[in-house]
Amino acid sequence: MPTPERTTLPAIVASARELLERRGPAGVTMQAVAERVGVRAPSLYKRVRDRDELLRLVAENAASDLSRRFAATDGSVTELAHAYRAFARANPMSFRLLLDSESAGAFRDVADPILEATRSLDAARVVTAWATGFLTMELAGAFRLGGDLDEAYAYGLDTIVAGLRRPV
Amino acid sequence: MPTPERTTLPAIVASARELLERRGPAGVTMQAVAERVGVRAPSLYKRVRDRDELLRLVAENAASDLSRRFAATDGSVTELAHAYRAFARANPMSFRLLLDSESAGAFRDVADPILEATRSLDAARVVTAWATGFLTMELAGAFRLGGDLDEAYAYGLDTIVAGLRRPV
DNA sequence: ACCTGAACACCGTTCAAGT
DNA sequence: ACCTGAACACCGTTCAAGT
Repeated sequence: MPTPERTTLPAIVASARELLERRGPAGVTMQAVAERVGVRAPSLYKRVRDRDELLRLVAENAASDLSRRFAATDGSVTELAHAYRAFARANPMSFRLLLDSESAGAFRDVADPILEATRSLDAARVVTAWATGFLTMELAGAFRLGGDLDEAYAYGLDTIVAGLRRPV
Repeated sequence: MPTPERTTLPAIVASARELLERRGPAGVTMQAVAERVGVRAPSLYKRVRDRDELLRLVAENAASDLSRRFAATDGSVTELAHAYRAFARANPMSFRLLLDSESAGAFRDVADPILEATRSLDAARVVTAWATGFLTMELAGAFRLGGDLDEAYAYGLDTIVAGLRRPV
C-alpha cells in the first residue's frame, strides 16, 4: 500500500539552502532539514544519498541562481562582475560553498559567461580569480583598513581591464 | 600532588594542523588530536577552550608559516606572489582555513608585505584578491580547461602589474 | 595541577517494522 | 512505496574522581 509523498527533493534542497544561509554549514543538519520539510530525518535518505550529496545539490542550486543573475545582465565584464558581487553579498554562505572543491563543477556556470565576454581563456581567468578573491576577502572581513569597498571593487575591475588591454 | 604535563599547546596545535592537511577539516577531531599527542580528549580542554579555538590557533600557526616564506623573499610583488602560491600548494587545507571569516585576523600577515611592496592600499588589494582567488580556484580544481597553470599565474600577475601602471 | 572514565546531548546513517 | 522509531557509531564537552 503506497504512502503519499510528504515532501520533495526541491523542497529539501531549498530548506537546506535556507539553513545554510541562516545558520551556516554546521546548521545544515539532516534533522533540521527534515523538520523544516515536515518529515523525520531517516526519510531524507529516500531522496539523497547522504549529507554530502545534499550539500552538492545546494551548491548546484546556488550556481543556477548565479547563472540567472548573469543572464539578466548585458553580458559585459562590468555587469557580470557586479552581478557576481551582488550574488555573493546576498548569499554569502552559498558563495563560500561554491568555492569548495567538492562543488567545483558548479564553477563552470560562473566561468562561461565571463569567457564569452572576454573571448580569452587567460583574460577570463584573471577577471574571475580577482573577483572571486575580492569577494572571499570581503566576506571574510579581511578589508579592515577602511575605504569604500564599492569603489575598491570598481577600481580593481578597471585595473584588470586596463592590464588586459596592454600591448603584448 | 601535581601531575607532570604530558603534552603542550604547541604539540596540540601541530598535531591538529597535520590532521587538517592529511584528513581535511572533518578529520580534526578532539579524539584524533588527543591520540596523536598521547593524551585523552578531555585533557585537551586544559589548553584550549574548545575545537573552534584550536582551529583558530592552527590558522595562526599557518599564517606565521606564510609570513616566514614572505620574509625569505626579496619583497618584490613577483616573489611575494610566488611564495603565496608555493605556500597554498604545500598547505592547501591550511590555506583554505585562512580564508574563513573566523580566521580573518590572520589575513593581516599576508596583506602587510604586499602593501609594503606596492605602497598603495588599492594596488595591494587588487594583487592580493587576484592571487587569493587564483589559488582558491586552482585548489578547487576549477581550472579544468587546461593550459599551463604556472604560465597562467605569471600571466595574471603581469596583467595586474601592467594595469596598475596605467595612466590615471 | 593535570589526567581520566563516565556521562550527556547531539550528530549521520541503517534498518526492520509499520501503513 | 514511503515513513518511522529504535539503534549504532561517533562526535564535542563537562565533571567528579583519581594521582
